[in-house]
Amino acid sequence: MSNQIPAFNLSYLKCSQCALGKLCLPLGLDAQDMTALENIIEPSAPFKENQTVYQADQKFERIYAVKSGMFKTVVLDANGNEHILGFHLPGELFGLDAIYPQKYISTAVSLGTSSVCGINYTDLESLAGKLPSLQRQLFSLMSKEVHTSQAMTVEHAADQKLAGFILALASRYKQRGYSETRFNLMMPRRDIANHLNMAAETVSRLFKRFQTEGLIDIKRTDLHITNIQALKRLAGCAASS
Amino acid sequence: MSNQIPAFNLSYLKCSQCALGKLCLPLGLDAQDMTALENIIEPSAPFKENQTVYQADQKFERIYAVKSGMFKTVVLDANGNEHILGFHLPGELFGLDAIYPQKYISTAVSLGTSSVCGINYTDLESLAGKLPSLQRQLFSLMSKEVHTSQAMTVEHAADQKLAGFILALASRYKQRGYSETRFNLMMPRRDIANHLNMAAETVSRLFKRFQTEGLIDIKRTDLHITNIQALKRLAGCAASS
DNA sequence: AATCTGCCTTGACGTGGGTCAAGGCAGATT
DNA sequence: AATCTGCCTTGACCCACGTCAAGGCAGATT
Repeated sequence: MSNQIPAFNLSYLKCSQCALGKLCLPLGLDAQDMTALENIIEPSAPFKENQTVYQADQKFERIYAVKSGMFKTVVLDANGNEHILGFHLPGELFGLDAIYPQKYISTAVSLGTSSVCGINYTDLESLAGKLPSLQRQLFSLMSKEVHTSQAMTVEHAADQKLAGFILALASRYKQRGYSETRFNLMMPRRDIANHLNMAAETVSRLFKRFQTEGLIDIKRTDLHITNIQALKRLAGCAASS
Repeated sequence: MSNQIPAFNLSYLKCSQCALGKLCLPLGLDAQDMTALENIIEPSAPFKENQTVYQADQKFERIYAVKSGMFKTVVLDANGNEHILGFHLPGELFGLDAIYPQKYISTAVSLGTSSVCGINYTDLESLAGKLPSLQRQLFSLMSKEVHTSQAMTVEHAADQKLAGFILALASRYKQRGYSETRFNLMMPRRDIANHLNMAAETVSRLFKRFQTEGLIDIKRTDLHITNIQALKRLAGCAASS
C-alpha cells in the first residue's frame, strides 16, 4: 500500500537474484544469456487478492511467470458459467494458450497477495531465436503444460480427481523446494470443485473421507498429507513426477 | 500390400508437394526454409489399422505430423485402464508431450490406414533456432495444443462433452478443407466413449437423442451434422475456431 | 462483546449416467 | 448361403454425485 523499497522487495528482483531461476524460464541459461533475458522481463507490482492480470479476449502481448503467491486462470462459457482452467505456482508460466489465437483465452486472477513477471512475447520469441538454451526451455515448459492439461482428463471418479489434484500440487511444491506433504491450498473449496468439475459439497465430503481414512489432515486450507502412498494408489497415480 | 511407386504415393511426398503445407509445420515458411525443413523430415511407410508408431516410455526422438488417416494417443494408468488422450488428423502434430520428460508419455496407434512424417526433435530444435518462422509456428502449434487439452476439461455433462467433441472434429475438418458437416468419425463408439470418460452405451444413446432432436444424422461412423447451431448451443460452444 | 458475512459442513433427496445383460446388424470367413 | 465375430443398440436397474436446505465456524466490522 505504502512506498516499496525496490532493493528489498522480492517482487522487483530480476532473474539472477530470483530464487526461482532453476524452475522458471531461466533454467539452463548461462550468466550472459540470463542478463539478456532480464532485459526483456517486466517485474510487476504485487497484486492483492482477487485482482486481474489480464482479461479474456484482450490482445495477447505478454506471457507471465509467477513470482510469488498463486494465480488462477478462468474461462467463461457461453452460458455464463465460469470454469477454472488451472492454478499457477511460483516459477510457472501462464498465458501460453494465448500464443496461437493471439488473444487471451482466459482471465488471470490472483489468489492472495501475489506477483508476476511479464514477458513481452515478441521480444521473447526473438530472444529465443538467439539463445538456444532459452528456446529449449520454452519448448520444454510448453510441452509440460500440454502434459499437465492432458493428465487432468484421465481421472474419472470424484475421489480420483481430488486425490490427483492434491498430488499434483504436492509434486509441484516439492519441485519448488517446499514440503511435499504440508502446504496451504490457497484457494477455497468452491474453486477446487469448479476446477475439477464437481460440487463444493463433494469436495468437502471427500476431504472428510480422506481424513477418516488417514490419507490427509486438513484444517481450512492447511493440508497435511499423512499417507501419500495410499493417496497415489487412489489417484491411479498419473501425477507422479 | 504389394510394391508402391514412390513418385505416385502420397505418403512419401515432402512438404512442398504435400497438400497439408498450410496447416502443418511448414506454415509461414518460404521456399528456401521449406527445403531446409524437408531435409530433416522422414516420411514413413503407411501404417495399417491398429499399428503402433511409438510406445509409452520409449525414449523420445521424434515428433510426428499426420500425413493421412488418423492416429490416437493412449495412456495406461496404474490400474491398467487405457485412456485415449486425443485423436490426430492430417496436418496435426503428436508426440509434443514427450519433449519435457524426454520419453513418450502415450502410445500412438493408427486408426485405419494412415501415414506420418517423423521429425527428429534435436534437428527440429536447431533448425527452429535458425528459421524464425519455423520457431514461431512450433510455438503456435504447441499453444494450440495446450488450448485444445484445456477446452476438453470445461464441458461437464455427457451431452455437452459429446457435442463439443463432434464440433471440435467438424472445425478441424473444415480447416483442412473438408466438409464441416459431413465426415467420417473413423473411431469406434468405444474409443469416443473412452476419450470422453463415459460408457459406450451413453455415446450410443446420445447419438440417438441428437438424431431424434434433428441435430445430426449418423450411420455407423458416417456423420452428418444437420443443425450445427443447435449443436453449438448445446455444447456451450467452447469449440468454435 | 455482538453482529455480520463468507465459507465450510452435513443431511435428505433426486437423477444422470454407469453397469449388466440381451439382442441386432454388417462385414469377414468358411 | 451359413456361421462367426465385433460393434452397436436397447432396456432394466442402481449408485455416485449434484442439488437444495439448514446450520456451524471464524475472521471482519461495529
